[in-house]
Amino acid sequence: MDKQTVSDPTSRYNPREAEPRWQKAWADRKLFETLVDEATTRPNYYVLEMFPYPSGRIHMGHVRNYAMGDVVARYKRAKGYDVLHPMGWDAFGMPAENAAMQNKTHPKGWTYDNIDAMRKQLKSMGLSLDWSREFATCDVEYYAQQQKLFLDFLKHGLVYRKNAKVNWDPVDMTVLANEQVIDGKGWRSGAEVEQRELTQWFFKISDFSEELLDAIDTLDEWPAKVKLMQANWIGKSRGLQMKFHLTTSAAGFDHFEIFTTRPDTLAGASFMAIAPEHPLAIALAKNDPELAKFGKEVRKTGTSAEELETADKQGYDTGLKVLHPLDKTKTLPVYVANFILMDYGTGAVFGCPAHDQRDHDFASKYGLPIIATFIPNDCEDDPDTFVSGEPYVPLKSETVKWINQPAGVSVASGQEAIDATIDWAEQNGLGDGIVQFRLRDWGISRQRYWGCPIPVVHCEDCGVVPEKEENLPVELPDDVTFDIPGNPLDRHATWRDVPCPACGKPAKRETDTMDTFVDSSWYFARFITPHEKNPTIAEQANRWLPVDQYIGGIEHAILHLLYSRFFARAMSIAGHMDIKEPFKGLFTQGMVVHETYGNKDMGWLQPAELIIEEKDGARSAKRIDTGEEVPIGGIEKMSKSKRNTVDPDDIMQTYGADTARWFMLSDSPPERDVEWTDAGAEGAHRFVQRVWRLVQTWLEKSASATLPENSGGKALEIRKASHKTLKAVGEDLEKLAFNRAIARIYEHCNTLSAVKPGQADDGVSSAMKEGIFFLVQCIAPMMPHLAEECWHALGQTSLVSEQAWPEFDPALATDSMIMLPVQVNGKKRTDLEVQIDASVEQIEAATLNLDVVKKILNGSKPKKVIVVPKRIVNVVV
RNA sequence: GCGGGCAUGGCGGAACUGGUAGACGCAAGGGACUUAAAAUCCCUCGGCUGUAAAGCUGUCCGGGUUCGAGUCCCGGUGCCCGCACCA
Repeated sequence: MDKQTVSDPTSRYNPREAEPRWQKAWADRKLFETLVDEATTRPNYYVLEMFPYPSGRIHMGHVRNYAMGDVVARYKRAKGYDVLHPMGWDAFGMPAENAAMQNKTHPKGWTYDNIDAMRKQLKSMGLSLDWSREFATCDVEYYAQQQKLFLDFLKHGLVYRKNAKVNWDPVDMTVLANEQVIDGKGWRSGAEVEQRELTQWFFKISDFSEELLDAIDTLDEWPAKVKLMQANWIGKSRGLQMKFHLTTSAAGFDHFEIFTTRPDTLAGASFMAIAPEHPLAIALAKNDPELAKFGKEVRKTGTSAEELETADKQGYDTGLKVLHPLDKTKTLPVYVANFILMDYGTGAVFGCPAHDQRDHDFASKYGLPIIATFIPNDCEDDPDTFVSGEPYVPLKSETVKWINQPAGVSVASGQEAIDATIDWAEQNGLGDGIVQFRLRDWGISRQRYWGCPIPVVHCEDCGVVPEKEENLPVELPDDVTFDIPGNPLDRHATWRDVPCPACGKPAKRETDTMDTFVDSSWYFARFITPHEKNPTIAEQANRWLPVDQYIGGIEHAILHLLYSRFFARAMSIAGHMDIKEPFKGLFTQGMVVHETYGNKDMGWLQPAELIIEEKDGARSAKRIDTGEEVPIGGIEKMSKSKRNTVDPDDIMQTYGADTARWFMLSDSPPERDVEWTDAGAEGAHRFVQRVWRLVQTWLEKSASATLPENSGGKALEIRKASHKTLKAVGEDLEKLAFNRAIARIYEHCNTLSAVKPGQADDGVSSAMKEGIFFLVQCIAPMMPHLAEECWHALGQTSLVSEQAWPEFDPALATDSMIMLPVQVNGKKRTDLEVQIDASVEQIEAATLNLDVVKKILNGSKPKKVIVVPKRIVNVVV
């Protein structure tokens, strides 16, 4: 055989050479650019991965996320859809400002440099993205549209201003997010953080609480977990709002209102507690310096989970009393207490120590009575002594009895008691059954430079005035510095000082910018018409939205997704589209994890700094530079702090993008974490070369082979395997079960590899040709470069990326004869080969005729024979 | 505290609505080719008994339902996640 004319099956596929070549071929043909405004007869499909923050380098998590999205995009394209698959950059945010402070760079330059670097990396992954739609949220063209949306929302009453507490760092003169406050101190300055009240902008997401909650039921392509998290976050609870009357008026109050979800425990009330910010507490504090001091102290304690856990229940007795609503001869003391939140309910509660842990803690500390309203059915003890230990919190249990209920009210137990008390309170004019939501309005003001400016002007005469639309965009000034603490916009006089849009007098711009979550709440809509002079074109948005498949991390399960759901509604109200749910299908992928090396004391080492050896089953890690042995730690999420990262660039240089993509998809179910191992990556690369070798091996035979026709024997066997694979892979890809699809492809490749070309007759050659074509098309969504290279080698002049997904032949994808397992008393004894459509009677007769069965029966009759067609036979003796 | 999830070989994981447990991959062991290595190919691979044929046992633990349970029900253990002074 002449080696010049026939490919050498031992030659290796070179991804470094081939991958850029195919990327260029796709780009040259604009294969992935979608014409959204061109109505075709083909159905459309919008697949989107959560866009990245331009930190500077992509990480393996990105590779996994985008590999998944790309498989969906490429598969759907092959299935005949017009696919929209865009990419952009979530580019505003604090890291750019931090970098500016540290490195004396400008946030803008830093961000765009990072985008350039990451775009290059993403392009080397060979993703089928429509790059003509790319934008960054820090592009003026983007945030100009966002400012329009803000003004529209303002017009429709979806935005308002109110005072709100913020964490204020007095040294950096900046507002801190909760997670930037560590032990009550600023993460950067270390200064004691103060609680400050600032007037800030809010989106009225709470107007949509009920709707956002109810509509969760319609999201049937979302993970149940995410839906539950959202429902909990919105936090609907029904309860009683009710008045408690003071025995004597004080500071202008003769009563105040409380909210409770447990009105059934009303009889157990032993004290009242109000928040330090409650209007009554504030009014009383004016003439009570002790109380004022108490309020100030309380404000100092942090809001982190740990602090709250350890924080003592503290109260200040106001000396006031209220009348007990069930027993007018009794009064209850009124405390100001540190564990009452002003922004939930009414900021006031009655305390029932018998049935609530916090109230119990509080009552124990201040020596208040503990009175039960529920006791177990079988409890014969005195109810007063019953609850002296731990609070007892029955609700839905049927094993409790209700005691001390309001006069004339009687029910069995549980929820009924709550409803009955609410009815009773309503009938007696004491209160109302109401619904409370946990969801608060969304504060979007950030005292930062690197964000979308809020387009309003503050005028001494006119107040807050929206900027005129023709004056948009309110562009961020470039000439700012970060050497002085605080927001540079505050001290940028030429930018800040502008005439009032209403009266023309000197006024000042709002210097706050928007929360970056605003930027990411509508980018999916902008991708449809990214260059328009309006935020959207409603007609096109309606045609392409909702996003058919959205893929990203679980960390965005609540805020980003909830804000986006709100934005879709708000944008619908403002006429920008008519879609309420932005994401039809949601998939949350697992993390990429890796072993760690080192520990807290010696520090952490990167995998690339070590040699990992395995001897007698024991693994050890040694430093390359010093030879020192380093302990191998747990498997954790890849992170800079643990230094257990693997750079996608290195992997793509060594093995190619296809290998990285394949490995990220193959090893674990996509929703679960996947561990990066070098051995796993090598295994994936071995498969790349195996496919290539298989194609090379059959080049000559398949070139002359015709299309497979009706055949038998070996050829039929191969064809059946091919069509079964095609069917299974298609089904798995529809379900995003990438790991299972890959297992099927491995199986198929094993089947094909077992056939040796030397013995192949014409029938087998053509069956192999079909099998190899199917194989190449099946791998194409995951390993598009290798697929193109094989496709080309097989003599195709077209690109595999523009091929339709092959159809399987149902007749070949199913067997006519099947092996039924035969059990005796539920234990497998043998197999029985039958026609797939054999009747129950036929199968039963054949089973009883089997030697194994006959031997066990030994002439006697079986008690029962269970035949499940196509599944199993079970003989019960 | 409240809410949710998961548990299968040495490892990652398959097993559709109850129907052959361990597909596929990784690791490991043995062998072939090679001067040698890499690459590749072949074999073994849950545990126990057995030369073998075969048999027993086995999906976190204890019960139950069923002809049949990894899958369903009850009780427990362990791990993971979300929310959290939300009244």
